[in-house]
Amino acid sequence: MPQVSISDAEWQVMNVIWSAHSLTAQGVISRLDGQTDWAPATIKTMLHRLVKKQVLTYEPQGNRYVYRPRARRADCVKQASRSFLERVFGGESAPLLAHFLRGSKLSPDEITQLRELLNEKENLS
Amino acid sequence: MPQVSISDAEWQVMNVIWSAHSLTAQGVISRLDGQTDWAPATIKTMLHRLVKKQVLTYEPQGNRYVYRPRARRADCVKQASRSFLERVFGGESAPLLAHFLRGSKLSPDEITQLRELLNEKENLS
DNA sequence: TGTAACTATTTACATACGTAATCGAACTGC
DNA sequence: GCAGTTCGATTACGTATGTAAATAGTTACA
Repeated sequence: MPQVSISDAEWQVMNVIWSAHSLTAQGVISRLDGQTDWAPATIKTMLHRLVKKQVLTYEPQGNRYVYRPRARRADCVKQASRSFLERVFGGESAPLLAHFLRGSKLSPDEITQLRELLNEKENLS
Repeated sequence: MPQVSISDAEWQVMNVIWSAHSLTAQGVISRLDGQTDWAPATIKTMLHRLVKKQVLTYEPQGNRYVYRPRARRADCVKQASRSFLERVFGGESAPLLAHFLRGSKLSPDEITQLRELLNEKENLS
């Protein structure tokens, strides 16, 4: 649903909110402390922009606001992924997969899982 | 080497130049015609910006300029991929791979290739 | 040889983004 | 009750980006 795109810095904010489900501005600020060196004001600006982009909602909770995701993470991931695939790999999945596979460190379990997915793909054709 | 980042629109320009090895402005414009509906002036602006970013060079060839990649495609792909992985998947390769695998259409050959890559990964651990 | 056509360079402008300070209202401790 | 702190809201500002027009230099044809 969200047709707007989430910027680089905004993703960092959204990532902490998605994993916490809901947070006050302070919550976001303290969780980002250490990961980034943004001033609190900077983070608040991004929260506002994310609300305007309808990626977040906020409700008053007592005397402050609680921010909550409005767009699902999976949807945003899907959109960003599609656009990345298109832009950098010309829409070709196989080279993208090969590229990331080569550059990845994978546990044996993960390898098994991926092999499993490949098998499913194969059986569908 | 290129520390600057290539924007969305600029990638489209670079993609045609990388695949042609070298092109005049006209060459780029005609190749993008159909793919985009940018005015020629728009494309020239992007060529200039890409030169300033040191992603392209240009040499006079007869009476016009020929643009040629200065940054290797593979390097730009690597950089963009790393930043995407970080931003959207928190640096975790496995979920990224799973995501794109699920959403991809792959030929039997491609599946074989990917399986091969998985095997190599496995043997390295 | 002048003018049309094309090329490259310069300039333009609105929106997005990164980064933040400031302002006004509310709360809190003295 | 007043001052300092804390919040959210408003404003700021430089660079990047998408999108392109204007201008200047050059070529080529009439």
